[in-house]
Amino acid sequence: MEEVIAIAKALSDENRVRALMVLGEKEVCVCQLIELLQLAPSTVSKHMSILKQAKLVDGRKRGRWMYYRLPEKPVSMTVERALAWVRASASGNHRILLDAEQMSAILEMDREQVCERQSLQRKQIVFKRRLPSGI
Amino acid sequence: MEEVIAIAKALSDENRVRALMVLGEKEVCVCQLIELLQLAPSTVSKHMSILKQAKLVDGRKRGRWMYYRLPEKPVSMTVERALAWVRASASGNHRILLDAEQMSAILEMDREQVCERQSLQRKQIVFKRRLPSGI
DNA sequence: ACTATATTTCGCCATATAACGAAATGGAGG
DNA sequence: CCTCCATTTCGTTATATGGCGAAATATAGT
Repeated sequence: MEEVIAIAKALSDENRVRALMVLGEKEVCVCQLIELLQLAPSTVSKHMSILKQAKLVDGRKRGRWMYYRLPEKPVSMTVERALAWVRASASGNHRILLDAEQMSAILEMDREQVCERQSLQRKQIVFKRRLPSGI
Repeated sequence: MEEVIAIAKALSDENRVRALMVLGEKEVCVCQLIELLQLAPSTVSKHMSILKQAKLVDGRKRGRWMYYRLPEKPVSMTVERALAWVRASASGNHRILLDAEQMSAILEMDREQVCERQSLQRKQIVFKRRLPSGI
């Protein structure tokens, strides 16, 4: 039953459901999810950690990049059925459809571009942050 | 997607999953759930309200007693699949098996007995509460 | 070793949630 | 109407959770 609760909790957040749905048949890295969900890196990292803990996703590290995908082999029937439930129940949702398009576009971008944009955004934030006190 | 989130949240609490599982093919009233879960009436009431909001249970009032059961007609495929998921995933759990036995015993008891026991427990609490200040 | 970069961990904050007791509400019976 | 009883609502408290920024960690390149 702990498994049921853990999975249910993992699925109780919209951003996590969005992340899960966008994985579909793809392998996506954290920076791409950050781009899509428009959340802080730390937040996306934590969300994915929760999904991974619940065995709803697999993660693997390649160099600096962390990739997540749906599990290849079903860890358990509970997980398998939960994934089937989410997919069947959320797939027609407008937000999810939009996400799929956006993720396709993000995946078309060069990896370095995505990371560069995020890096620039961080620098802008730092810059904005220092501007008021600088003037 | 709001439906998915609401259902997932409803299923994120062990007591609510236990309540759901114990309904099975039965109709159970709040006082019997109170007996089983050993929670305050207000807490059980709120839990069942959450399950009802998520369309996972139906409620009907008979006199003073409030009964809950699983929905007869599936409200939606999402609900139906979620219920199937929980049932399939939690049915072998030790706690759930124990609950089933206990609920059978509770259902064997006369309705008045259950309510009376709970009434006595409340009075004992009140009595204990006044004792220290009375002495 | 140093620098740069992606990600994770940690700490903080605001909000949500489970539990309880008390009060309010609804229903039954006299 | 009144009394009794089951349940719900409300307010409080302790804990959990989502979001963020900063610091720490892991990886790559020079």
